[in-house]
Amino acid sequence: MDLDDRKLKILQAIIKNYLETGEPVGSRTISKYTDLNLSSATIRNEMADLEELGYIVQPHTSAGRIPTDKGYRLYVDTMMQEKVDEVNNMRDDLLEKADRMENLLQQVAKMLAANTNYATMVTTPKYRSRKIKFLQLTDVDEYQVLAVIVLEGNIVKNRMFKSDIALVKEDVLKLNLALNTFLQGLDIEEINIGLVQKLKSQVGAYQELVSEILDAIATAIQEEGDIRVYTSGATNILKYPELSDMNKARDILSTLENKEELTQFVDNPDIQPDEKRGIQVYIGDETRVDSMKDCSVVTATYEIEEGIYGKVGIIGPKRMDYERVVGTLQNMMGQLDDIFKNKKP
Amino acid sequence: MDLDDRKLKILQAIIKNYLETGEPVGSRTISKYTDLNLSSATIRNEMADLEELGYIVQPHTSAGRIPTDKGYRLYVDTMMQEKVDEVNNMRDDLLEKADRMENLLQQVAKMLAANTNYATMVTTPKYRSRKIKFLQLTDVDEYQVLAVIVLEGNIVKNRMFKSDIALVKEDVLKLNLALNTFLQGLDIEEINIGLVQKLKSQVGAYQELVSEILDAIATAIQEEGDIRVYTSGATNILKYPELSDMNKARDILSTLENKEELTQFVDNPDIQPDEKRGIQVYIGDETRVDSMKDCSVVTATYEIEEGIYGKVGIIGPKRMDYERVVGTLQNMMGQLDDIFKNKKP
DNA sequence: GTTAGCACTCTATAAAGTTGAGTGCTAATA
DNA sequence: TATTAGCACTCAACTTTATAGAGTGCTAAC
Repeated sequence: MDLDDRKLKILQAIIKNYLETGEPVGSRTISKYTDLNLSSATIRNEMADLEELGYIVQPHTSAGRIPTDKGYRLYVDTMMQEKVDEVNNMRDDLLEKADRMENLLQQVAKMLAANTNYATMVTTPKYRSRKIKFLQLTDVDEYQVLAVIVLEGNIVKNRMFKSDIALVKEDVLKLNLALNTFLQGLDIEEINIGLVQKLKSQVGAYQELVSEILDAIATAIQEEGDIRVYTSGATNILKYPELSDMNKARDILSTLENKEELTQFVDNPDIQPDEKRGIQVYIGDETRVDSMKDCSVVTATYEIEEGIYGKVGIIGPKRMDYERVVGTLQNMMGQLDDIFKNKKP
Repeated sequence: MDLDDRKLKILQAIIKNYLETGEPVGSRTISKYTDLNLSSATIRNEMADLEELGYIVQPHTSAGRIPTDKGYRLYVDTMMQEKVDEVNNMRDDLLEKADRMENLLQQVAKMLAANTNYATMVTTPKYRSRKIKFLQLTDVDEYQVLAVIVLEGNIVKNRMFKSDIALVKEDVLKLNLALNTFLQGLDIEEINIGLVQKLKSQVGAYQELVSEILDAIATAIQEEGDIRVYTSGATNILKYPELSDMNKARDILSTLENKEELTQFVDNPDIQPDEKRGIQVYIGDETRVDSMKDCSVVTATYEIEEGIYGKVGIIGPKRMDYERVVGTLQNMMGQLDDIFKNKKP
């Protein structure tokens, strides 16, 4: 027995209906509300087949059918057509409100959550290089100095340091020069003890300060390597009865709050970016996150430049409206592309 | 009829018990588990009095009593003794993990949530002055320039700008000088159109760039004026059955996620900082936040320097363990004080 | 191959009954 | 006069039983 066209249509109808209602779908519903013109009895026969094939199950003997993960998967893979979202004003809103990367990403998460009624996540881009471009010391007052650290890719970090001894303007300049000569172009691994000793020997009384600065640089680079995750609309989860069970809800919301597990979706080894703007759908256990076994996650990839990319994800119930979600994500990715190309975030 | 010592003791026992169990407290429980040596009948009589006085109510005729807001208030005001928290290793953890203000505050929220099992919030400090201390332009490459803006109070902001015309090193230096001469010490309100025109007339071909920079400064200052709020442990709310009702929970969690309403607690006009390190307790409607009418919020004030302060808050059910919460907060405020005094965040 | 029809299953809901914690009141006691 | 034992009463929470209805699988007829 295989999946002929009629079976496919019936399966589609079942899933569509289930997505809308969240209730198991019975044969009579399908018979009545599709243009197949088949009686409920025929549908029942087909449904029995579909169940045998593993696309749908009954939660209990006298209930309608609900899709299995396999069923959802088929739906996502074969039936979902691109749906060009109504050209909404997302982009204008984005540009207006967001003025920097972090801000922008948070805004993206928020907007998607508001638009889809699901929970959303956005990860910061993942940089590969961790080289120091240059750094700049400025004396702020007699005992304080500001260090601005610029990394490859124009990532800027700043730290304030306190010196135990009064700072002389010329010394700060010298220090600045020395640090730059030593550190420019270096990767974090290249800053070894020998180098540090050599550098310290040149800075006279400021050894303490230099130590601190080097530490700060190390942590700054480290920090930048870490992927941060922004989430929004977590409470949307509670809108779906099948996820609002107190324990499930707590688990899902904790996962969203703690964020660590979400980085999971950034580098999924099973998957290589495909033609669909790198859109991926994880259903149930495919998420590999235990608390999300009753959820689906749709992720898309944005790229700010060659090789530097992050993920945007939508988290909802398995019966999420995949078509709309994918459409919205594709649209959003387009907007982000435009923004990053013009480089005026 | 007034509140004699015995009534007070009984009330205290009722509230204590209710805090632990979350269940209405009956006369027999009090009779048995206190050292008052009174029969349940006597307790019943006293309870009737306490109810008449408005300190406790029955959720229904044949149930035990639970404290009213008035009851909680009395408890908080009169019975709560300072409880020195066991000297835990909070501080060490804090210093180890946090290296900057934002980070530190987030860490504080997280730690408190983990320690108390309630939801927590921390607001960024509220600065009054918005003066420009200095700014510094650096050319990053031929078409990009980095502006570091330092505000009074050593708040540092940085922005990257793209110029349409190739940048000449000396021009950047001149621009830097010009901008500083014009802007140093100015408040945001003082940057008016006349000034901007005058400045532009001096910068030759870079008018476009200067416009952008001025805009960025304005938004940077603006942004710094905004209070941000970090929350943690929101899902702890779901641990308390009386708050886990789907609708209540959704409302509370949304409030915690959206954060706007939480700034409410920063400047409460009804209250002036008192001797208890500015610790305030809001019970039920006192929070002035609709979704929190079944919660209590305990806030404490931290001060990084004269007049610059923010709030730390614990959000839990009305039956929260006030003693412990206040103890923990006082401890945490002490740690923060130490950190800010040594100024090594 | 499709369909009408029927017996069967099982959840969800309602109705009725039971339990037990807790109260208020009264009369006895110290 | 303050305290207490005791008893009748109340009511939420739980258990049991009954009922309705949505949906199925199977069979025989079209």
